[in-house]
Amino acid sequence: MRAASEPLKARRVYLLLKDKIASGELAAGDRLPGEFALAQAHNVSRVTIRQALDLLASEDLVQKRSGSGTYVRRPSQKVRTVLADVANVFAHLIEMGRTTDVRLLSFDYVNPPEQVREALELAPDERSQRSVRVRLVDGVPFSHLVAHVPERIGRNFSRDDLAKAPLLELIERAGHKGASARQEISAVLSSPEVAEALDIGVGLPLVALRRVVYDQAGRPMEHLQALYRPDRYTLQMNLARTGDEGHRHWSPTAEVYRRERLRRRQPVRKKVKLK
Amino acid sequence: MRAASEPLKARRVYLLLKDKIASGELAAGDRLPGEFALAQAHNVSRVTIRQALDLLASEDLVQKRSGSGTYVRRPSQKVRTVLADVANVFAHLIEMGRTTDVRLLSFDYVNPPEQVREALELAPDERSQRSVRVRLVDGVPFSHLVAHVPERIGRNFSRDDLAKAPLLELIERAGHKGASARQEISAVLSSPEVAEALDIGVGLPLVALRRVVYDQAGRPMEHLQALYRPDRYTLQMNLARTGDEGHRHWSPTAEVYRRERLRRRQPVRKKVKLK
DNA sequence: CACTATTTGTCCGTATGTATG
DNA sequence: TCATACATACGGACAAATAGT
Repeated sequence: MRAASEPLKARRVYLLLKDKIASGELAAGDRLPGEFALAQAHNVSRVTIRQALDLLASEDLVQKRSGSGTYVRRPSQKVRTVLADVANVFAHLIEMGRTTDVRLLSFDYVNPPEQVREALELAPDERSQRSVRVRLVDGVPFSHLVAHVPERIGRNFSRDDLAKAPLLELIERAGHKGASARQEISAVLSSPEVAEALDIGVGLPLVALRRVVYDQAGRPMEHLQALYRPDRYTLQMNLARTGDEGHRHWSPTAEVYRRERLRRRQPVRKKVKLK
Repeated sequence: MRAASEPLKARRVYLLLKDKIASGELAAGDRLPGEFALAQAHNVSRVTIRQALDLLASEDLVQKRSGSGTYVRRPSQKVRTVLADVANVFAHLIEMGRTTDVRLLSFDYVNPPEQVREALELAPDERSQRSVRVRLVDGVPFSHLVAHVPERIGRNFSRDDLAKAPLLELIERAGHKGASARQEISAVLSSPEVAEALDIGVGLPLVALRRVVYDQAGRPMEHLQALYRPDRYTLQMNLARTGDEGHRHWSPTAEVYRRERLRRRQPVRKKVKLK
């Protein structure tokens, strides 16, 4: 059996520091604040700080030099994250050469929770088809999807269909064409269930995306609650100003992000033609 | 001085359950799983579950009936969150009748972290103007903003200017017109510093938005790292399918979200004209 | 009206993480 | 780094309340 409780505070400090390193806020070679300073900042004791630093050191993320301080070793983890355009309802992945897979965790018809029922404009007794899926890249899970579809629509495809084709595609095949969608983005902590499904710890931050897709008549077809691992998946979007003089007119462009721009660091040519 | 450490596991369970109630997954009147079942699901002891439930009960979110179970009291907290369109670079708030305020936490010129330096395409020795701001609605903080502007641009306005006008506006006044922008959305845990600035606990989930704004020549003007409280702020966006038959063509629409659609729950009229 | 199963309420001792010096 | 004191978490046991048979 599990012995007892893990060092939670130390772990939290460890995660926060690790994040600062990964995000580049603490670059390679930088010296961390002293243990005492860290202890004060995080409102914990020095012992806890030491444990966190030892954890980092054991992963070779920092180097402890006695009498001097603790220094950052690697600039960032370079854990290549998957980029996806938030403007794309199919949430297609932009990075190439990656194999994405789907694992169907559950599939049944249920009385949806109030929030879903309202979003799908279902009658109080109407049921919905609930499917829980996990998406994987290179065999590693990065998103947890809970989808609700009105029963009258979900009837048209089976459990096996869902394990293969994207849900929206199945819905379209059933004769319901998506015309518009609404998305809300938030953040949540990983619950034990999704933590296991996504192969992460409990209490880690996840990007939460709630989406409702409507057909041409404006009737809701699908409700999706997606959770993404931020270390493996990044939602991104590009904006372009449309109205020349108007201040507040920025339109999202669905165009694919060109990674070279940031990578090559070549001086930008003046007088670039924007189209 | 502070006595000791807070119950972390209990608190986490408390937060997760609270979220399930707020999200409507657990509706009013619903009976929670038994304490033993919860203990198993969350992989903690029953005592810890009891602490979490007691916390919820103390807030009157649940009602404990001995011998029977624990029941949800309120349907959801109805803590009205601020809606903002993610497509809007100015991050204008959509909810009306709300007063938003800005508090300037710090303002100085620094050697930017590597990640920022790269994004702003600065030379290794070039400095940037770093400003940390907190945005408030009705006096309550909801976002934490760390902005970097190349020194040559930032020179044109002062600390006082920043406390009053939006940063992008100041940049434009300085003669630099924004033309495009790139945003990435992620999720992080609240660090002690931002936790205090946002008046929340440490280790809570936050929406993280990283944005780089470019001028007409494609040169970066501003780097922003924004953190949002998900309970007070919701990023949203609307999408519309553009290409008639093409599957993968959904364009984000910058139009303001019409709240009535979800609120009134009126049956959708057939043959609605979409424009 | 039992009888029983389940669930909350309360207590214990123990192990371990954490704060403090 | 070590030692002490305390808070948290664990696992178990048992009583009391509830609901169904």
